[in-house]
Amino acid sequence: MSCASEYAPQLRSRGYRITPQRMAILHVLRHSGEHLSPRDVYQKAKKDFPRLTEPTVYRTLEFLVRNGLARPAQAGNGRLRYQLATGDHHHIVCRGCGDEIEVEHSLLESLYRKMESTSGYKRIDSHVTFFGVCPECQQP
Amino acid sequence: MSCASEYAPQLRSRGYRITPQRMAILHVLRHSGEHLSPRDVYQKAKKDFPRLTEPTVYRTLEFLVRNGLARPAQAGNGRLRYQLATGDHHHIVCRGCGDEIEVEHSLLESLYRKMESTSGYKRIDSHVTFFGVCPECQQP
DNA sequence: AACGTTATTGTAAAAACTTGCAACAAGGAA
DNA sequence: TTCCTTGTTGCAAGTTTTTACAATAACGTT
Ligand SMILES: [Mn+2]
Ligand SMILES: [Mn+2]
Ligand SMILES: [Zn+2]
Ligand SMILES: [Zn+2]
Repeated sequence: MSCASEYAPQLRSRGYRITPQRMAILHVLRHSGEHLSPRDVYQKAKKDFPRLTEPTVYRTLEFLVRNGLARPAQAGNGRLRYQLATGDHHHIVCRGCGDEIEVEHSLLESLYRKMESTSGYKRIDSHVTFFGVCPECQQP
Repeated sequence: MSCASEYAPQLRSRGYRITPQRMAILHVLRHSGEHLSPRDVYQKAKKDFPRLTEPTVYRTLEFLVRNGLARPAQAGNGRLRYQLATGDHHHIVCRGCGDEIEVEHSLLESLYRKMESTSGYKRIDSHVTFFGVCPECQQP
């Protein structure tokens, strides 16, 4: 299924417009692997749509996040990277070497429900980055 | 207890130097409330030590984090803010209005132990920001 | 197909953050 | 106190991210 046919209807039905910039960016997120920096997205999407500019990339990524199509993640250096919003999961980044692993969302499921009931906040669905020390960086 | 007498020995014993810049920044973190942006820290600490520069603030904040004296937190806008590393806790930020509440660390304690045993990573001690929708922003 | 509304984009400039490097100064040794 | 080593800083220039606003173009309507 193409990006356009999959994402266009849900955006249009909310009053948003389908632009080649948005389609190019969605296409990049869909066909590249994990977390991409805004700069990565810009450089890749520019190949499809050369007039694309960086402010549009930043705005579009935030737009996709607001609409549930993408998720931001904190990289080891504190900057944000983005990825399509499929399959809940989380990350642990090593404070020593920056190595990164995934954490199953099932491990956090009960925490989320507990936080929702104790805080009154709803729809907690973060894509969280934890920090720790990987096996290789642990001292003997 | 003053900032100097409390923090200086542990920094000096690791081979680091005590500078008026570092003391001014620690003093600001200690006597201001919650999360401060690098800019906030710069402006406040400058009053104590006018020759302070912004690169030094950024470098010092990261230095304090590396040495366990401060913690970074992701603000609602994706930027980092800093706070002294006392009392483990976490945050939930409202995606609607940006309102923010604290979460007791005890709610995450068992998750941390579970992540450490399943991943092999140790010393997971993040100061996490979750995102959700606060009671006021929930639609009827 | 032509029009009008208004969401979206590009441009230019600002603000936030990072980096390289020479000058400086903390603190141990003489 | 003076000297030396080297961790830290300021400076200047880069890179990344945000903002304001006028120009553009998506798309429903005629
Ligand atoms: Mn991820
Ligand atoms: Mn906090
Ligand atoms: Zn590691
Ligand atoms: Zn709210």
